[in-house]
Amino acid sequence: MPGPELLSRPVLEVAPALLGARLRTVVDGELVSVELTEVEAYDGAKDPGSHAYRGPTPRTRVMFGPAGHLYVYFSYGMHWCANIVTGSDGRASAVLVRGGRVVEGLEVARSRRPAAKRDVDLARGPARLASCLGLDGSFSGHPIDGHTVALELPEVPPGDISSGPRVGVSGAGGDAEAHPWRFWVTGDPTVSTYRAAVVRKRRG
DNA sequence: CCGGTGATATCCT
DNA sequence: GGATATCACCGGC
Repeated sequence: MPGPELLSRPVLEVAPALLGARLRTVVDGELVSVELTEVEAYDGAKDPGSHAYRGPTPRTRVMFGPAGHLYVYFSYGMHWCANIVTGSDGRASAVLVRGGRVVEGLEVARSRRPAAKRDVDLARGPARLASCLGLDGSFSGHPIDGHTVALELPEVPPGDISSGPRVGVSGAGGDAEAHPWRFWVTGDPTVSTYRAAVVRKRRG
């Protein structure tokens, strides 16, 4: 477990430091551990791409609290995605976990992700990763307690880290787009594939 | 490329 | 209260 000293650092320091870390859950008595290969930083204070940008709401309240908790949100009608709350209390920053490799509980992860054809696809993408770990909305606000939810830093951090713009974040103009806030392990097959934004038709 | 799907925030009476 | 726009996605074609 990282002490509070790491997660309380500014999110742009925390995010790349989480590459190679293991996020582990015990849900329904089943242990699954994922080694993180891709993350994105969100900084609520001045980040238009963050859910926390417009201030606390019932959904985003946890991000305004202390570091070391999960923020899990529901998206596109069917997916859960998990963030690790970071930064000093009140800062409302978080790291979205976007991709990883299942390193423990492979059979459980496979059973939770029957659509995955290959093991590298099990946790490649934020919703897939959350699904592997059995995370849903009931875990939003849950502390990283070292038991039900645990986070372990790598003994040897990954050597080659890439960075770039965040995926699919709209409305994040200006300063937010000027800095690469996405970090991944260079060349790793469990990093999600970038999809260019699709212009969606209006419903009618 | 496209559709499916539902919670949320923010507008409007 | 209702309507609407938005959404950090996945899977299948």
